[in-house]
Amino acid sequence: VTTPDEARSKHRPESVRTQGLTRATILDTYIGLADREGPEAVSLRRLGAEMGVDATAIYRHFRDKAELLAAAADRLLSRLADEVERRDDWRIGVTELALAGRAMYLAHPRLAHVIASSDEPLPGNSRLFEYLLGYLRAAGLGPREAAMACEALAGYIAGTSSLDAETGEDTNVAWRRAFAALPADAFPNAVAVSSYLYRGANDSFRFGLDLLLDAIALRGEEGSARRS
Amino acid sequence: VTTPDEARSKHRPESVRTQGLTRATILDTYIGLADREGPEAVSLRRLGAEMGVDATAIYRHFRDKAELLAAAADRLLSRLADEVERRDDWRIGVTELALAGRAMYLAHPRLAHVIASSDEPLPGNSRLFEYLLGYLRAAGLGPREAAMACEALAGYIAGTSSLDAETGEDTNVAWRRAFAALPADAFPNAVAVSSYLYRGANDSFRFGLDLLLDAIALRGEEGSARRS
DNA sequence: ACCTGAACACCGTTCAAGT
DNA sequence: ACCTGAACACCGTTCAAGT
Repeated sequence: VTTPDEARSKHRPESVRTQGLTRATILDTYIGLADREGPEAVSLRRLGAEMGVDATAIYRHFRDKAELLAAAADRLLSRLADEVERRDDWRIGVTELALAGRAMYLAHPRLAHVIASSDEPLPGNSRLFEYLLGYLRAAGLGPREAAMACEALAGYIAGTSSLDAETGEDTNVAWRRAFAALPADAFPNAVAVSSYLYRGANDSFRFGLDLLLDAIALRGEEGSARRS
Repeated sequence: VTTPDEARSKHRPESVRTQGLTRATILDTYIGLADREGPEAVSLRRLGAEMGVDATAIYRHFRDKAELLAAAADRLLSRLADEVERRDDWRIGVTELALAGRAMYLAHPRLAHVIASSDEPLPGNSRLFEYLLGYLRAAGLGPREAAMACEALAGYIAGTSSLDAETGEDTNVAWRRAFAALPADAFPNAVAVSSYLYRGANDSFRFGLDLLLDAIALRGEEGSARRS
């Protein structure tokens, strides 16, 4: 697969001399840096230094940092929409979409916040919603139910994964121990289940996802039965 | 119940003359300011000015800003745990907990992030988890299922509500219009359901919550039947 | 014992100046 | 047309100095 950037540089062999900044190189540098060192490490000064350019040069290509972040977010979403495979089984399709989305949010903890604060829906986001809505209709949901379930699923995936991204494995261990050490008279339930708490956020994410999909399957069957 | 702050001031009756800062007054000022102007508006300089004190005086009472934020988060969680009523019907109990939690996260968009990055579980958080786990056991879930469902529910509530907090009503309108204006050949599903999309985040939150509770009720019944 | 105030090392952003 | 660099108005935090 050839990315737009590669295609463009092939058409400008003299670009080695002129070099110059482009939106694409800025975004790639940003995503690379955010991948390696986390999003909070990326200041405009740092980003400029990474490209051998003054920080304020970025303002020639983006109105402000928020626009840069939105463009980077769309790049990630569009890449995901490109990679995702269409499935015949709606439940497999939604599950793959959810897990791929989760991986993206885990790698980019600020991403969901950027998407949510965008004035217009990002193009990549619309494409992913289209996939998801297709699966939900295939599950048998009516238009209103599909829209609500789509929002709820997107919120669950983005919300929980963004929060999970901030807690390391050692924190999970500490939380589980703290729950186990709670006084059993005041916290009977917490103590009773403490050995199952905070054993891998991926498992509890998957559990919640299956709950949502179970209920969606049920509503879809009911809706189909009512219509026939 | 006597808070640590109250206990400390009782042992120093001359504190009226000195006045002085206390952790409690700092936290109350912080929460008040965050309520009125949003959490991103509260810098330590601003917080100090609000109390007529130098910003760095706060460092006499909190190690750093993160500790202050964690303490403020615990104050909010504990207040919620105080207010919440115990219900006989597990489903009503979970729903009330979820809606009260959502209101808190909507009012404090950074709260979930602070809770998740805390090294130890905040006391108020443990109390709320105890309530939630009790309801899930009452629904018929086994210990492992209850623990997983508790994490998934907490993530759904905190995650989606924190994201919803960042999008105003006008943004919802803009997103719905944008989806309706998508080309129908490439986005048939998005266009078809667009009139139901982004009509109030509260409704889709409630929809997702009901999906989760439906599936939990089902698993609870299955588990109870298997055991009897 | 507690608070102040200068200082440090950062931010995002603007704008006149360079080429 | 595009980039630079000084400057502005902020941050959180440290530390010597005050009282």
